[in-house]
Amino acid sequence: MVGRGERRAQVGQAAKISGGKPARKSRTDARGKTVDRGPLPELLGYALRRSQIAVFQDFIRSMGETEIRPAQYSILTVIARNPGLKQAEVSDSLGIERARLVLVLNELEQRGLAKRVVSTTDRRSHALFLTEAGETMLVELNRRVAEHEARLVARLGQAGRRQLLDLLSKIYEA
Amino acid sequence: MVGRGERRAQVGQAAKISGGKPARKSRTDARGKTVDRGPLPELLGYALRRSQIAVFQDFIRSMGETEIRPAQYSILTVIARNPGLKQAEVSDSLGIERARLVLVLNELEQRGLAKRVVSTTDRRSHALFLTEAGETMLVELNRRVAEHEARLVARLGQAGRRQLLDLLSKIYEA
DNA sequence: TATTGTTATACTCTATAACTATA
DNA sequence: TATAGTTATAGAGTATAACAATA
Repeated sequence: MVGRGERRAQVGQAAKISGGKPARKSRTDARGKTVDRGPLPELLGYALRRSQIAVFQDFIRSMGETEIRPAQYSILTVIARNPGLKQAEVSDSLGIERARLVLVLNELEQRGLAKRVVSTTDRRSHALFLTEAGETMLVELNRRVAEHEARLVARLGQAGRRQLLDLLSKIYEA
Repeated sequence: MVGRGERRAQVGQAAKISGGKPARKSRTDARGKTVDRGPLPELLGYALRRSQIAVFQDFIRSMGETEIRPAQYSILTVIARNPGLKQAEVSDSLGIERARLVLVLNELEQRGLAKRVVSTTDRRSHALFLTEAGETMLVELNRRVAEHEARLVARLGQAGRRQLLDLLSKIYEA
């Protein structure tokens, strides 16, 4: 989804530390042209960005007719796990801007998957819940997510997936 | 940049395979509210997205007054390494839509960092080059990128970085 | 006919600021 | 005064389609 060339050219200062086979520095495109990407494959930002795009594309494809995007799925999940959560708390825990969350919740509410209930204790805030349809949808989504994740495990191996999650948590957890 | 809470609540089916400490399932926000994120921290897509955002934020901050964004840096790098490259080849090797690349190149050209030269052999295509200013800029950018990368190594360790790059390459390389 | 670069459009997402209604 | 949700705006990036010039 991100490319398809193979071949390989230089290797560079790659496998300095551990024994893993390093990312390919060059890449051969559809026309057979080999392009030297220099230090890019050795930059975490580059590798993370390309990986994230590839994984999201598979995720979105996996959701199929449900038409649920990654952010929507994460929001449904957090509401399901914490019924009555406030919008600010969802924003905070998922790192989604509260202004952005408003729009996504509008969609989810219009689709009948989630609902906002004005809090009895603080009339400024909204308690969030899944509807019945939302709960049902989430079961189906989780089934699809599991398939999606299994496809990734096929590339990484179970141990590779565990390692990857642990390394990533060092980056994004506070 | 992405959050700051700590604490911890459940752990779940996390450390099944390898021995690494699993990502925290829950997260405590500024107000002290603990939110259960359920399976999200165990999903590669979620972890990749949050990591990518955190790393890009550091990258952008690292570039400072140069005002160079990640995609621009990758384009400058590829042109520097492959002078005379065509736009379609840059698109292909970096996974940037060719329509998008047109706009970014316009910017880089206006800033005097890159130039397009109509190919002598195929008058449809443009050969791309860095200007002198572009070469100079790239030296400075590489210095800043090195600092940025060093900050990440401080979190992951050299071995962790190498491992991470190798695992990611399995995802995004064809 | 196919390809290169270009223009245009729509949508998602990030980042802000400002407004309202509450507290 | 501060907070929760909302509205509005601007910019970046993805995804397409269509067009002109050239092959």
